[in-house]
Amino acid sequence: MAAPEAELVLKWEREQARLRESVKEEDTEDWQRSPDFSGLKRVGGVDLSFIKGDDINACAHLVVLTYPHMKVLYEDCKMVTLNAPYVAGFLGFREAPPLLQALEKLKNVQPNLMPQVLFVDGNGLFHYREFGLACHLGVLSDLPCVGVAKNLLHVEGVVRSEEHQSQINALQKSGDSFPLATTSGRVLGKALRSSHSSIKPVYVSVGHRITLDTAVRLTHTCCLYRVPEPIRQVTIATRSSLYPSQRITAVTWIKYVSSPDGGSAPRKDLYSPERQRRPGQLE
DNA sequence: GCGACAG
DNA sequence: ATCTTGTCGC
Repeated sequence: MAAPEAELVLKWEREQARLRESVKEEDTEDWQRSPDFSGLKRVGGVDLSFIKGDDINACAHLVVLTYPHMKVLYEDCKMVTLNAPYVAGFLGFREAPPLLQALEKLKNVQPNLMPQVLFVDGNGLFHYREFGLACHLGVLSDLPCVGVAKNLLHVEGVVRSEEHQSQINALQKSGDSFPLATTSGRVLGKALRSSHSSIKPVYVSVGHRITLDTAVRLTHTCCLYRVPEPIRQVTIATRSSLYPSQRITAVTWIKYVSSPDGGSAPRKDLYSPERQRRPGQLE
């Protein structure tokens, strides 16, 4: 891909600054104030995936899972053609349009399944101009959104330094986190150790209509593994659509980890009885 | 100045 | 973002 044109980047920056004013960094929903998120029934995840060698055509996926049991309620997939290139810091202009279309379709065909919060593969306020993809989707859909990035974006003052690595090493158990603060001291996100089995954190930030602490707490309760289930499930779904050969593996994983909402008991080897845990949570 | 830089 | 095979450990 050719270098992004300066003119386009300037236009995008102005648009981000304009939309940034609409981001709500507060808990606007009753369930967000509840200690166990009672009232929260549906969580969503969105993602795009690509075929190797083709960065124009993508598969856009939306899934809706039950909370807290993380059972897939709805799954939608559509092949789309993207108009914008990938430029770090401007993911929203590339990925938001088809994902918003998927939400719009859901509103038309199954409005009762609309998720109460959306997990987004990428950052929210933890972003160069405090307007990552999760904010972009949040503002344009007006849905509560949480950004979860698997890799660290190098925002001002936050880099993969030895200091950062030592903070990661200090995350002892699942649920531990540390703030991601800019040079000016503003906390834009948190690094969260989301599972006992992985030392590598995920980077959680506010997308829209949620506080950072609520976002981190919610993310943790959605994690059976490192990546929160809504994002993990949507990633499995998108990749299965593009690479059917991987479907067998994916289905096996789903069968293995999901706990039936009202049905039979969860697998014993995944849920050791002696320890108290949140529903659907491995550790 | 150059490189780094979510997906 | 994207592919792949095996391998180690609980």
